[in-house]
This record gives sequence, C-alpha cells and structure tokens, in this order.
Amino acid sequence: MDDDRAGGDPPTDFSREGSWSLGGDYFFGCDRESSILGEFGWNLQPEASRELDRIDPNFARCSTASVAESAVGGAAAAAAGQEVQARPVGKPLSNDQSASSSSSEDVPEKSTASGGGSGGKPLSDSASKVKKKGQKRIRQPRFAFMTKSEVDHLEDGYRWRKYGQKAVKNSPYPRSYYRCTNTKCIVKKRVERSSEDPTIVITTYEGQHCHHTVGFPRGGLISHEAAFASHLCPSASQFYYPGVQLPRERSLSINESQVLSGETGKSQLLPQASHQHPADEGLLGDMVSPRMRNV
DNA sequence: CGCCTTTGACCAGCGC
DNA sequence: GCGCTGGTCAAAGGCG
Repeated sequence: MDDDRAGGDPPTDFSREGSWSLGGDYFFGCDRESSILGEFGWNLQPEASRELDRIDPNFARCSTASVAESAVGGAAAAAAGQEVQARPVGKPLSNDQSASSSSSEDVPEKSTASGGGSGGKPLSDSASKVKKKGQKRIRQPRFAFMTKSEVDHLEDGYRWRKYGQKAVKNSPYPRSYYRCTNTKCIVKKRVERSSEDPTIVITTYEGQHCHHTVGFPRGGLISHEAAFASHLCPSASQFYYPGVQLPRERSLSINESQVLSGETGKSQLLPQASHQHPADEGLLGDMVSPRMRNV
C-alpha cells in the first residue's frame, strides 16, 4: 500500500510536472548502466551489478537502476535493513507527443550556452535554470525514487543546499529544492513527501555530480559507506533516462499501468546489511520503491 | 564569520 | 490568451 499510489493516482501530482514527467519512455539496459550511473556521478563497480544479480536474479536486468538507486537511497535501505520494494515507475507516457514537448527540453547542453550556466548569477547558475526569454531551461538527466523515511532530506554522500520550497498542489507536504553545494556541480534534487503516505519521501535527482562525494561536516556517513551499503541493497527498478531511449519492449516490460497500480514488480528485497550507523537516520531512509522517472 | 534555511516574489512552461 | 503551477532567485535571519 504505501508504496503505491495505485492507479494512476500519482502521489505528488507528477502528472503535472510536465517537465519531469517522461518525455518519452526511456529505459536503458544494462549496457547503459554504468554510463548512466556515471553520469549521475554514482560510480559503482560492476560488481555491484553482479552483486545484485546474485541477490535477486529478477532484477538482474535492472541492475542499473539498482545500482544507481543504491548509490543513493539504496544505501540507506541497506543500512537500515529495511524492506525495499523495487518498482519501476514511469509516468504513463503519452507517447511521442509528450515526448516531443517536454522531452525536448532535455536537450543536451548544447543548446545553450549560456543557459548552462555558466553564468551569470552568483549562485544559481546551474544548468537548468531559467535563463532569458527564448532560452529553454536545460534539463539534466533525472531519476527519482521513493524512500520510506522520517526525514525529508536523506543523506546520500553529497552536501546540498536548499534553495527553495514550494507547496505542492493536492498535497499537504511541501516540496523542497536542493542544489549540490559544490560550486562546480550542477546537480539538483527535489524532495517531497507522498501525500498519500507521509512516510514516503520522493526524491528526484537531476544532473550529474562532477566530483566525489564528501564527508558530512555535520556528521553522517561518507559515501564509501553508502556505496558499500548500496552493494548490498539491490533494489530494482528501471531507470528513465532522458537521454537514452530503449527499445519499446523494454520500456514496456513493466508497464506504466503496472507501475501506477502498484502491481508490478513489487519485489521486496531485504538487504542483509545493517551497516547502519546510529547517526544515519537521515541517511536515505528506507527505500521503498525506487521510481525512476525520466525527465 | 561563513554557511544554510526560510520565505515571498518573479518568471517560464503548459493546459484549457 | 489566460490562468495555474512548477522552478528559481535573492534577501533576511538563524545557527554553529
């Protein structure tokens, strides 16, 4: 239940997030994994994938997701030793059309130069920013997942600075916007709670880190630990990756309807690792259902 | 003192 | 064309 907002009833009004919703179903296969992950800055060894396979063959194909997610939330899940339900997600795509409109935004950084960010404004130059008129905001690769946690901001090995918060329509919980504190890094992430299940935190990452994770000044564990944990936490799901278009079949292997209705691969993975540090509560809570969405 | 959070306003994209 | 909503900016305040 929790994990799913059954039937096309997106928790947080994803449907509305045009830009975040899929521009087209993009999944990628294992081949892409590493690259994808790499793009996101989640550098994991191939073993991770294998590890995953070993743990749950069913997810083998989705190892990518697993890895990626694990890099982020998986760690926590693993650490916390909580249940992990993997489930791909995708917004029902409306097909090509939608793809055309919103997906167009993710045009690789070419479009713009200025847009990218270099910038003009002090802090915000990040890539996907709203630049001048006429210039579209550039979307970075994104993926989202749901985590069961009491804390909104889950630690993932990087330092984030909150730069905004907005009330979400149809949800009593606000959505927070974070940006990587590394000046050279343009990664951003959004954090919001499911309106249906407050215990679920929906985190969406955008962009890729161009640096290594860092320790937490304020305490917490470091990336290594998280990464390690991630290996133990195979969560599966599929990635929606804007830049990669996968074969239809693949993208439909777990179709949206399933996803939305929560019927899908709701596999529960029980990470045996409990490498959790007492202070890690904030560390990516318990991954509930990773949802990779395009962007 | 530096960094981070909060918060209101502004702007752009999208749907109707 | 208009209105709504999402996303971002930037000033102010708080905390370590």
